[in-house]
Amino acid sequence: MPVNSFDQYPLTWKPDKAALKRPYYRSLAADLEDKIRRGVLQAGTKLPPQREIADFLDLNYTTITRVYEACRKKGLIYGITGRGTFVSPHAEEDTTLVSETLRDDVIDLGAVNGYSEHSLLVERATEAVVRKGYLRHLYEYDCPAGYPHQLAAGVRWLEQVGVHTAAERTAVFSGAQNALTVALLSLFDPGDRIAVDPYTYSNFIELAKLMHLVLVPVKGDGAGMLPEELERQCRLNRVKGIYLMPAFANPTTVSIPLARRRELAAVIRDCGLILLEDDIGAWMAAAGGVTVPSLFDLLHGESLYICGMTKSLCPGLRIAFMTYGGRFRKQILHGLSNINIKTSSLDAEIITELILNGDAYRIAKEKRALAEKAGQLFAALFAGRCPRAAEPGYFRWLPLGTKKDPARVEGDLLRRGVRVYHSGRFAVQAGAAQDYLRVSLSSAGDFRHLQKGLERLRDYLEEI
Amino acid sequence: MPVNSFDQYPLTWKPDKAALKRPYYRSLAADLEDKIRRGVLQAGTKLPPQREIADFLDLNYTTITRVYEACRKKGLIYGITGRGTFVSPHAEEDTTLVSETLRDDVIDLGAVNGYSEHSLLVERATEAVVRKGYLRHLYEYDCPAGYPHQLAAGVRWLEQVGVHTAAERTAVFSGAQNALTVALLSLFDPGDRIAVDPYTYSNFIELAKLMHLVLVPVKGDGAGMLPEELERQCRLNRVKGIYLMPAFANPTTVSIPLARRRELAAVIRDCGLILLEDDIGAWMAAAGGVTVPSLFDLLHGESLYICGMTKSLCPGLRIAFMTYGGRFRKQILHGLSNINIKTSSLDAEIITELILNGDAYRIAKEKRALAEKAGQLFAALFAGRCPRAAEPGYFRWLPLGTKKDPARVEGDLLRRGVRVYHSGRFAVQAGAAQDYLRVSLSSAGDFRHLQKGLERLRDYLEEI
DNA sequence: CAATTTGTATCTACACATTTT
DNA sequence: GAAAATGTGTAGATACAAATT
Repeated sequence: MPVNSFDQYPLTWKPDKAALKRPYYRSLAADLEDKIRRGVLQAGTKLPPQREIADFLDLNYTTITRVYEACRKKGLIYGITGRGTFVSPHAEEDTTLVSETLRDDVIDLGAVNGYSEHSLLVERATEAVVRKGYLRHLYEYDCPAGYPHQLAAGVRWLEQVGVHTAAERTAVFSGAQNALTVALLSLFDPGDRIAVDPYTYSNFIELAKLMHLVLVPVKGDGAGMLPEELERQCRLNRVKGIYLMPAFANPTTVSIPLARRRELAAVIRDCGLILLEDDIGAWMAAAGGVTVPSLFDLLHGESLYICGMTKSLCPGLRIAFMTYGGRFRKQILHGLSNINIKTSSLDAEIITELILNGDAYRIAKEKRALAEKAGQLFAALFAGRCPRAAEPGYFRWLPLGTKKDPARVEGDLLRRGVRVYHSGRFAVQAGAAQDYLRVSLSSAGDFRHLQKGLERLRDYLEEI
Repeated sequence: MPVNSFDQYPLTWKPDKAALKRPYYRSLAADLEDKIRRGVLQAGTKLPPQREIADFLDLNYTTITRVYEACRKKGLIYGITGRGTFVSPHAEEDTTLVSETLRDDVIDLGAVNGYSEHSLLVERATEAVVRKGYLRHLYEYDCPAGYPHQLAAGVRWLEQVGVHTAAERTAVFSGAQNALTVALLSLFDPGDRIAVDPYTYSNFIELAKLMHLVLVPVKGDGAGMLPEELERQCRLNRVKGIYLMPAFANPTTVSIPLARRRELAAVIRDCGLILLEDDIGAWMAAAGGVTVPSLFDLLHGESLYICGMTKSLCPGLRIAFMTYGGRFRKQILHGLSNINIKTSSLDAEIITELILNGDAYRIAKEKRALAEKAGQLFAALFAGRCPRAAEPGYFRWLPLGTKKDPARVEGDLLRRGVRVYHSGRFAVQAGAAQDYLRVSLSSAGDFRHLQKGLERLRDYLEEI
């Protein structure tokens, strides 16, 4: 029975008592979902405690638990014991970083596609593949995981980024995102928890949402995720996996040094976590002569390592290699052959050609040089604002020294002719102390445009 | 408290009372899963009623409900109210039809890959694409759903198979299976129910399992699924979607005539089902001059239609077009850009070239001619055994006139040098009255091998 | 066709852990 | 540092619907 008059304390979510239909929890969940999707309840809003809603509606409070549970499983809300339940970021709008066609005068510092300046060598490789005349073999249906010589090329490429593996534990996928899809579907069940950085790759967030996986943000510092925090979350939460970008993480640009990698590897081993290691920066470090041992190696190959070739070689050829521990082999191959059937042999063959003739290394070096040049440009313009003297990379992570709504900032900038993405798009939970902008250095088209775009951005930040 | 001595009635699943650990339902589910995966409990086995297990273990019986529920969600078992709970087919072994490498002397009547005899025209198209010299555009990162001219080609191809749509509601995928993956992930949640034929495409069964979707088999006759049965299941079961292969369904070879299509369309509309229409045979019918209106057209475009190009053109180029109703557009594009990022432009461009220069139609006609020839061969050898005078297609569905365990039959035949797949691999539920073999006519290599393989099969069937 | 068997959906009860005050 | 607030996990009770007998 209601004890209080709830007219006085306004509940952020106040379901209509009269509209209650008999499967209570279902009708309540529908109402809550509707209000979130329509934007009546904004991201980050604290919902009333379960017991209050229950009191208000005169229901048992675990019935409200079911309501929150249903919405939590859909990724609409998340709860923190002792603190409350909150509306998820990304619940209403679609935060996917799809490249909607931009106005011609807008300079794109949003997308991180990688420089496409070097397609000449790729074109040549394509012609070489066609000339070789064994297309007819490639056009048959065979070897779902990739042809042996392609896998051998992949293994060779992996070696120079700090991963030692074998062709039998490696497969070809249609890009890193596809490899992630297969790994997540094959190894995880809905409701499983995966540890991630508090800011992480937005496509991974969306993918997890599509599969109803729960992301558990784990605090970190300038050297990446904190091992003790990870261990704590595992103890509390029955975490099953972890997603990491150990080199030049997207969007924070953090790279994990060897010492921290060892500590993290120890926790991952002890807690029995399935590690998805997304190599997005290792190739660029390698192109600069630096190879840090991968977590995959530190775990003696008992994890999954994804090596996308789109960023380092060519955005249009969708190829990634994934290598995995023996205990995952059966499930990954099963998933691969049911989700992809197989990957395009033609694309894989071109990438193979590039690795074998050495052009892949050349392209990577040139892309690194471009990134270095862009990084210097950025450093010159944002010396005071961006503390981290980051390595060369395709983007930067710029602290916003204002409390202005970051979504507004994004809109303002778009009107001024620059597209950037604000940190909310990458946040796993709402309510960060500090906002950021991710500034891409790789999609402006050329350096003149990049400079112009960065200047527009700087001018705007001076003003606010 | 236990009322009976259960030592007398042996329970098919008798969990060890002593081994019970505190989250009861969890330890019980683990035990049940283990016994199923190890094969202690075979597919089709009837499990004890929930109340009996509860009685035996002295637990509340809804706790056993939780145990069964957990295993049901994993696809290990299924329950039918009033009848009981049964171990799913496919629960233990991996039924995926992966082409494990066969012994050299084994003739493959298992895989349905499509003839790869016509790669010459495909090779030419590849060269044409390379020569045209706009590879550099294709190698950029752009248009996740496919380039406009590629989509236009897709729309044109779709027209001649009985689908009228527009480029704005069409996208390119890395093969039909990839399109299905995107559609299922984007539009369905774990636990959702999808109506299917009692025998259906085994990769779809596996995909549904990976995503924890529940397949509801709906009875059919020689003209496909029965509308009244579909309607009945929808009334009972809160079915959300339906998967159909209206022309030359895999594996049953059934094609749905127009009248039945109309009836099914009406039920689909009335029940608000999401239709996934997998065009696996329409192109071959079209190549023979027959075009039946698609369910997509009968539903005025408010469904999803998947048109794979691998079987009709080239197994190695992984391209499919999917067209969809406007109300699915946002979710499909969201899914597409998070699951695939984008599809390989190169493969799509080659397919586009083949459609535009007309070679695609030529290839389709030639593949049909091969299928007709193979069909005659089959008809001559199995006149008495295979009643259905099926249309030309890549496979046949052969009733097994024996009660011999079909898995044994498969093994026997493999030893005699023929690979075929038995109906259990395609069954959604266990316990069919009649067993079948799916006999592929398209992967033997050439007609000499095909004939030899079919003769081996016939000889074996004469003997048993 | 009524009674019984059997699975499913929903709501309730309670113990527990963490965070905040 | 104890008490209160708060979400989560597990088990139980009840109503109901379908299939079988």
